[in-house]
Amino acid sequence: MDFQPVKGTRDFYPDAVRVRNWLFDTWRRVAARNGFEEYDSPIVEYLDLYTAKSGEGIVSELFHLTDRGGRDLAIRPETTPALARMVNARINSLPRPIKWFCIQRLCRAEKPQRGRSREFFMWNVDVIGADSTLADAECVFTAVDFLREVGLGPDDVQVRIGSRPLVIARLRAAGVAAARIDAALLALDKRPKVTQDEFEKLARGAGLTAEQTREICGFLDADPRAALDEMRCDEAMRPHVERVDELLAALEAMGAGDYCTPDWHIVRGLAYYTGIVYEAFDAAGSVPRAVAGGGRYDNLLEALGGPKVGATGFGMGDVVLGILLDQKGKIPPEATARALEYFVIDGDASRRTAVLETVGRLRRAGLSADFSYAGRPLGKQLKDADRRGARRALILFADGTAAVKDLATGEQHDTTVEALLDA
RNA sequence: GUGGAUGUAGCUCAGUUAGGUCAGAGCACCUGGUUGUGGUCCAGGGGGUCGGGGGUUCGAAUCCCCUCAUCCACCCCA
Repeated sequence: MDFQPVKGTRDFYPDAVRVRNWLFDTWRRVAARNGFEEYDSPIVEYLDLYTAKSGEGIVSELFHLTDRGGRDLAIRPETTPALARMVNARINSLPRPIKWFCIQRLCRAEKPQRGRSREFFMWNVDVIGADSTLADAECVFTAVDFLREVGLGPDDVQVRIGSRPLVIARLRAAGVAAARIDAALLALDKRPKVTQDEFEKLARGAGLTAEQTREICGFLDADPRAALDEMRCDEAMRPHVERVDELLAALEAMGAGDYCTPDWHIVRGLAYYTGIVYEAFDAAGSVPRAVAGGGRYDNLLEALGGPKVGATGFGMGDVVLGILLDQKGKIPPEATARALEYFVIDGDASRRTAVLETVGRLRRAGLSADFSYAGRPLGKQLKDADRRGARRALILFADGTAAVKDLATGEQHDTTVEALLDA
């Protein structure tokens, strides 16, 4: 029998777990300093939670199962519906704004490829109970704060900010019927990825006339900030323009302006987004997928049986991010280094018991310590120490003295176990 | 779900074109180079039914068919 990992899943050997832990630690640290608290939800939910509002895209990729009571369940493919469920359950007792984050393992049954696996981790950061654009700004800032933390600058990654209501208003102004808006948005999303001919075909397929397509292209291809200025004069557009203005101004004030740029192509695939939306991309374009994405979803809590409460947030997956970090060489050496403090060695077979005693004392004092099981020559034990990734070797000599050797520099000096414990 | 490419040791690959010492290399791993010092070096060793199954042939990693898996693109999405 030859067993393989299930399609689209990954094994994490210790070196990969070290990198993953570094990533999670960084996510947690950044979320915490931005004022978000960690929560978590179950790995399975009732299927209905997702079929209700997430949209066809998610539902078609669900891993679903039936429990022994005949209930339809799904392995969570995203976090947001469960977050909405949890918040709805306590909406009257939670102080607002609710600023929560989580790091979750998610599953989607899509075809695995570069940047996409069937099991992955996502960092989710949300603000619930605030209609202010400052909530969106905080989410974008948190994403940018993380990118900067790991050494990705504005030349590496750009957050492209769009506005669904703004684009919808623009489409309506061009005479696009309400029923065709969703299809038109999908076509717009493809605009940067296809040729003019292909785009025109997509637009035709979405039910736009040649005239409407020309008008939309004029809008999309113009400088986004200039388009913003132009629309500011239009009474119907103004509220949406002002939200974008406020967001960009807030990000500028917080010092994240250089990471952000308006881009009306960004409309997002999930059905529940209602307002400002954004995606973070590799600026060089060598990673073709969004590193992170999010936006405002003001109707989701209500749609899941709660009150009408404004909400906004983003998700960042580990797969695309991992490719980008790897490509840019941004995974620091300390993320891959092992952290064994002492490797205790006997300089003579008579000290074997002393090695055990010393290892025990170090460990009980909270210091990491390891040793060789087999009695071996000193040189071999040092080799073991090196291969176990120890920072220092502690050598116990036959005459009762001890020395600590820094394995990186080779420096060695006499010491006692007591001195190490006091240090 | 659709199309394309690829599957030889843990990893990176050679060998497949014209079937016959073709089961190999480097790295990794283990052991030794012995009794007070590692990361170098030297020697030795373990490990692959050549993705799996069937077929053609005296003979198949090599040719044919099927299948599985992986990767890439589409779709959708983080």
